[in-house]
Amino acid sequence: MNSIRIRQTFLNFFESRQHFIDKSAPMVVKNDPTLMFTNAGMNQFKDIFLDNLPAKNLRVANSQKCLRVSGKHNDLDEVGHDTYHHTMFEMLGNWSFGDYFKKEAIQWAWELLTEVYGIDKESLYVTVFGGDKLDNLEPDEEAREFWKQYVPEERILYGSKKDNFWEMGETGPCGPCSEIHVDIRDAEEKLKTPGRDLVNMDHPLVIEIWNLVFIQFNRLSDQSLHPLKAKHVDTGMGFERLCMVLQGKQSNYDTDVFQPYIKRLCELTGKTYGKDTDTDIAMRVISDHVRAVAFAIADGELPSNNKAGYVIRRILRRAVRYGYTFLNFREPFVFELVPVMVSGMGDYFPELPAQKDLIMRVINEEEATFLKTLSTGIQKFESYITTLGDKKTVDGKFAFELFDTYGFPVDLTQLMAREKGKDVDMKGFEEGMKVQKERSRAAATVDTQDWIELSKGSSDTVFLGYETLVAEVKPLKYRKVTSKGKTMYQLVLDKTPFYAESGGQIGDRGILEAEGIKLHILDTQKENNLSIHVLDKVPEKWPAVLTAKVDEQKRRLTENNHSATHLLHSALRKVLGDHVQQKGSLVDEKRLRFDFSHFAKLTREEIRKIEELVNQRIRDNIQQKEHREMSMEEAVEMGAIALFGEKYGDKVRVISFDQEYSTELCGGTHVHATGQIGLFRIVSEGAIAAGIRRIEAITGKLAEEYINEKADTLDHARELLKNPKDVIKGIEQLLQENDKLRKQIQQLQKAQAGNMIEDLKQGIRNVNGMNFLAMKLEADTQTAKDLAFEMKKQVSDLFLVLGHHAEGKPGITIMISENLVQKKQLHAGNIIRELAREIQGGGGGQPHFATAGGKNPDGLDKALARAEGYLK
RNA sequence: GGGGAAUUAGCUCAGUUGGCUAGAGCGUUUGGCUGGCAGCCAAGAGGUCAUCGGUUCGAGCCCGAUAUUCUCCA
Repeated sequence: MNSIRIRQTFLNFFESRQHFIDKSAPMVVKNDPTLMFTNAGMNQFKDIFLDNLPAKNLRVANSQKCLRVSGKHNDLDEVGHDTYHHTMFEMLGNWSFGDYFKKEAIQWAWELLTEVYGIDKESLYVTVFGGDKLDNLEPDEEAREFWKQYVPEERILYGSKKDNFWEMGETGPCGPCSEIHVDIRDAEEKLKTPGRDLVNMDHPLVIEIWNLVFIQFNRLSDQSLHPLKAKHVDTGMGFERLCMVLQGKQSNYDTDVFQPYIKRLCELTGKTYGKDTDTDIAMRVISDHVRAVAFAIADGELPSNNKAGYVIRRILRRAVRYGYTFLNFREPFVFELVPVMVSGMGDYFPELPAQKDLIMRVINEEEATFLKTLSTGIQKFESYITTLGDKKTVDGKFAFELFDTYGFPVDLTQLMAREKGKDVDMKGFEEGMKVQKERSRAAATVDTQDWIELSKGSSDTVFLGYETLVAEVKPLKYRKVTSKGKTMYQLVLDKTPFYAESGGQIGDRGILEAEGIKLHILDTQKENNLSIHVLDKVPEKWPAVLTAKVDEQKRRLTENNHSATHLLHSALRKVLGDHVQQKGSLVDEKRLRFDFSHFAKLTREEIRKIEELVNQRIRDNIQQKEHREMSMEEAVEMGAIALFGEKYGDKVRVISFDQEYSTELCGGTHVHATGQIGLFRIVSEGAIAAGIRRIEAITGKLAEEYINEKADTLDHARELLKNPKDVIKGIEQLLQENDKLRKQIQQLQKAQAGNMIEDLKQGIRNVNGMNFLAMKLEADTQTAKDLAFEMKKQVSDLFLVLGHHAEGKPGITIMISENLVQKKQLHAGNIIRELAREIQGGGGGQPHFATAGGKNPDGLDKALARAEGYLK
């Protein structure tokens, strides 16, 4: 069975059991401070488990793209070395939200695996939770009883809390789980060691393929467990592993999911897979990593230097590094695997074919940058090695510096050191790493306390802010959050006029008022789907009802910019073409920022055209049309464009300004008619990554001020030039003239210096075979320097001491011909230190030339007189 | 969010305890030589040493702030 059919079979099976087949949520998570990437199929249903939102469907199944790069399940450093761990993988899952529970979950799992997929029953083992004293939990006999209907008892094992009690995080929903393991060793091996002894022992061929989680508790921050009202089922089956089992392979990488990448890599390198351990590992690493990186980019997460973008960068770099070291790649190559991926997964994940070019460009450029980083690192390393001499050990501190500052992987440092017959002090390296980690951790600790409930009600806060900015609201719950000594409070209301930051539009500010109480809302944010109002303090006693008032001015200015963003988006598509896709957006009261895919710098004409188009629409004063509860199908029919990497519900909101011109899916707030925006002006355009450009623009009064300022500058310039017809030409003439004059001055100065040189020459006396001159003149240091160098050219055996002063500041310059320096063991720097005392200053220089400055011009004569003393 | 670093000619980079008239290679312009392929020789142009402030007689170099970029950790 090929992988495409395996996936489809899973979905069909649950669809026929009344499950709603959901799409995969984006792999990159937004609006959740605890999570950067979807790391399990359940992530997108978190709010349902937390009871923040009601479930729309009680039964759901899907295949979810996931990314795991750290934590107990996975460590990036391990991927590729074994044959069954991945960064990016698909998780097949079925869910019950307060609907069916253990009985059906177990029955169906068994049925699907054995009857539909036809896995040999004899090779399956199941585990159930064996209880835990600390948490005062009994073994999960309930699950065991159900399993006994299908599986002989000797293949049902009790598991520890570590393996068989699932928790979402430090706090939150949790419960016992039941895993299905499969033993795919050959018959001979099975005879030698029974499979049951190898379950959960990290054996590569006795592996967990499906985890059925029975969520029935909520854990509070004091570690206590409380039963949930509604019990849920959450299951996850690793797609790649399932393919391995069904295709009779012993490595995930031997399935049709990964083989095409490996084949392509063999083509690119001329190497063969399966002959050399290092080559094999490298090929596995690269095949795995390209999938993670490509999906992230498709979801709009570009490689960058922090947060999620940094994780992506690291994954890609790891792939490049393995290719560099073990496959001898010196040019970008990972991007070449993207077409392989598109043809393998493009049908189920349409974001891949739609953005193939962009994904390839971004990866290619990122690879090129890293290869450059590697080459500067190698340079640093080489020059360090030459300072080592006979020492056998590369300093751990240096290895860490190379890694920390220049991004040079430490294992590469080790490799290169070995080639030079040296080793790396890894202890020192680890030490540096430890210090760095501790520092970061200390800076990032956040203490989040439990919610304190004020009154009952759904946390699915009703948003009133489309219609009103003032409302009577009920506080539902709040909690204290401390980070870096700063304490903030997060508050949830039953309904609110405050817009919570999302879709690029920043959160509202404002106040909450009641009898004798005035609270400042500093920001409004979204955590998953929860609207959180951020306060700096809370009252001792909460009133049942408060008046919420949004800061109107800030909101209106923000709306200007948000609506302008929509107009800009369509203008870009009109002027540049339909390949323009939104890749990011930020809207606040001051400006708007819009990132989009496009492959060339915008010309001045294009920018003007875009501005004109937007301003035209503003003058048309188009009424805003809002469709609040539209189905996705209707919205698409209207011409609305859905963004990749965004998660939409089944009902969407559509905002249009002239349906033909601008129609977008959007939850943000907007002007009623475009005329309100007043004026639109692009202030900057540039690249932020390969194939992605960023425009920043301003609107309304700020745009007006911006233009006025420019006009004023021009007027001013015009006035300064005495109002010429053509200002540019006037300036050009001025510059030309300036250039000409400067050259003339240079020539004059040269001539003058020539004269002065003649004068100076007149004063030369021959003392002890030296052409000695000590003279005072009115000149600055620079002129004196010039004279000194000129004299050196013209006069041999020179010993020149110039005392000079300009604007009250005295200085001394000494020039001695090289041959005198040699012959008489003179040192201008040392001499000048002595002489400078006379003018209350200091100085120094090389043996043949030195300068000094000072404070007392009256001392110059004395200094010059003393100079003669050095003529021995 | 917290550390480390970088910013010098169009490009890639040197620049040693503060004492340079700030250099190199590539590129570029001009001239000469040369039958070729990134040819050779010579001369020249090209710098606000990121920005602002400070220390100092003197700052590309030391200190502080800002900006941008790189990098590691979370």
